[in-house]
Amino acid sequence: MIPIVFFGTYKFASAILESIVRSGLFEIRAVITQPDRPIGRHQELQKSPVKILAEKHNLTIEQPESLKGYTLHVAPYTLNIVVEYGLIIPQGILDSSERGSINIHPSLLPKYRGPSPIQSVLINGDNETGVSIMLMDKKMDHGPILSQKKFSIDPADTYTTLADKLSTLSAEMLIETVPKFLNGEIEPEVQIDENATFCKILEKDDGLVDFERTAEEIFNQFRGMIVWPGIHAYLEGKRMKFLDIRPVDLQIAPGVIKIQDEKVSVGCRTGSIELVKIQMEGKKPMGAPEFINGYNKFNGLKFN
RNA sequence: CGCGGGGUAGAGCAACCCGGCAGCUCGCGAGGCCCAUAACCUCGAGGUUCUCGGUUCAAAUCCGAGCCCCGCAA
Repeated sequence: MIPIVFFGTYKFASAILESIVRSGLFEIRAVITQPDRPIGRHQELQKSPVKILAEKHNLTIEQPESLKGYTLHVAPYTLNIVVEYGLIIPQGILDSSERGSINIHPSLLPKYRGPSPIQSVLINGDNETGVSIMLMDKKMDHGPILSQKKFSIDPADTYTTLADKLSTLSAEMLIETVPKFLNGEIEPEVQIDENATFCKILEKDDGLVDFERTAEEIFNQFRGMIVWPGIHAYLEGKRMKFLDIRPVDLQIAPGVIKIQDEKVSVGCRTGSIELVKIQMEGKKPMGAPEFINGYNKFNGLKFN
């Protein structure tokens, strides 16, 4: 078994960790994940998905607030595996293993360097993406690539389904790539920096829908942001979350709600968005039929 | 005591400010119309108006306390 330390925090990372455990290839000396964070209305501490999984498998867990000046309490080991960890890892720790640190990045590097590659390809309406496994160096998502696979995106994919598929692919690649790398069978390939593109961390405000954009653009925004931050707009001064939408071929003035044929649609610059499931401020989620029953008076109103 | 919205029939809402038989859309049941229907018409069932207390001739509505749900913030 290959002794490793795993760095990861969120759901995508926990899916990879699950595969690592199941493969039986690795001896996981420690799992490094972000500290429990206060979440929600009552500020209750929430364990990261990786921590929950690590506890389930009785793995050693460390949760430093920052790795700056931090020392890993781990006997000599071979490799760091980093997936969606979310904190900066100092060079000293990257180099603390015998063979360095590898990172799984769910994009076709050097495209979509940065923290939101899965979301960003969807938001941009791309039809292919992929997974890259790379050696980490000083710069973010910059190191030489050990392995890369392309993956075509289904127009119906959302963050949920795409992340799921990419995590499966990532796990397969990892299990195949690591032994080859350790045996010296892989020649790391330097990234071509001039082809690099970057994606940013998504903020809450990125979820605001602009109906002056096309239905397709808004639908792509929805696909990428479905899990976080979600998309929303304001009606009569109240926030409305769009929990499920689909683009439809209907011409309505941008931002105007039209209730017709038991469907609720909102006009965009081109085409319209059908609201399949929504949630209004202070209310529970509701489907279009419930909305029509109770809020027929909103017919013809405009989002702003 | 962070800010705000809310709890009314199986669902979504109205009525609350300004107290007076609790209403609308959908669903459900029965009947009718129709070649036929998820369409249309008629009738009907279904409520402790979240809980407890107060004011009043009278409370969904006003006052007080509590419980629960949700949006924001962090």
